[in-house]
Amino acid sequence: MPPNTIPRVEAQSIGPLSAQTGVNIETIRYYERIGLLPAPPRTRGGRRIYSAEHRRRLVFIRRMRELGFPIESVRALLGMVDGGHACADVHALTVRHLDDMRRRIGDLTRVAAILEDMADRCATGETPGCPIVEALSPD
Amino acid sequence: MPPNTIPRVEAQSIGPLSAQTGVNIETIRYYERIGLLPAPPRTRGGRRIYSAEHRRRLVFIRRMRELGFPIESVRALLGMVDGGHACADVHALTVRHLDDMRRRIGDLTRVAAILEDMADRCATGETPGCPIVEALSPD
DNA sequence: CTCATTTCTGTAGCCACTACAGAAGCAAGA
DNA sequence: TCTTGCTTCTGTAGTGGCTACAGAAATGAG
Repeated sequence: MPPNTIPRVEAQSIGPLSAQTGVNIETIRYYERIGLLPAPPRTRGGRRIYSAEHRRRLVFIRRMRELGFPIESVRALLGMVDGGHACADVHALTVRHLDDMRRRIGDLTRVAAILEDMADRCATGETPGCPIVEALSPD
Repeated sequence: MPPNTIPRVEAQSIGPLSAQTGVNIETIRYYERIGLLPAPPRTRGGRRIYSAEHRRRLVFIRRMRELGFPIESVRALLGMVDGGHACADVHALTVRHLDDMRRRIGDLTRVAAILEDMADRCATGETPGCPIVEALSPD
């Protein structure tokens, strides 16, 4: 066997994995604890050794979390992809999540408009007319 | 003293207060525990009796929470209003919070755009080309 | 071999509630 | 007066998604 046919194992411990993926060490262990990331093999001393497959999975988890999917949705997505028959279900979940995002954007936008109005009316620095202070005064 | 000059006490127990203000009973007690709502007097049996002033304060807290102010900001707002010299500080806090809301709206909007794109590209139902499934495949 | 760094487990804290359990108060009807 | 059923009480634990320790053990470079 020539040396260049030996496959590179690409194993790494949790620190470098954290640095490469941008996921906190504690968070990686947390994902393992809740069954999101498979438990990797260990050294004789008990330290975790991650493979490229683990790294891929972790990056996927991070991306989905950044996109706002809750943990349970990420778990479902992983199950779908692992199960093979993915895209239809994945699409449905994505659309549901997108609807949720849009609703939240709408909520926040309405709130922002009210805050803007409050700030404007408060900007004079006078207590009478300030909608916040007034809300607490006896009527 | 004619009967109509007697001020109405407007006292009520926690259940009606909850119903009137729309704040959960448990949440009302929680606000008391964390010092946001003053502890009201009690009956001999130990039940809380709320006055109109408590009710006003609670409605204020609810409104500020609905507008997304974190508890500590609500606490600060109450302190400002109680302290008298309110509006300038209130304005500053409001503007800070508004900035925060706008940042969050921006974040969510960016995320929604990405999700939309993902959903579109996933809509064909074919696994190749699906950006989610691809992210997990070995490269 | 020494020493600094990394990693380990387990637990507790964060925010803003929410959900109990089990006991006790209270009001209306018989 | 007594019962019945509703309300309220305290205290604790759970939620989501991490984050922050403490104290011990493993590891790798010099």
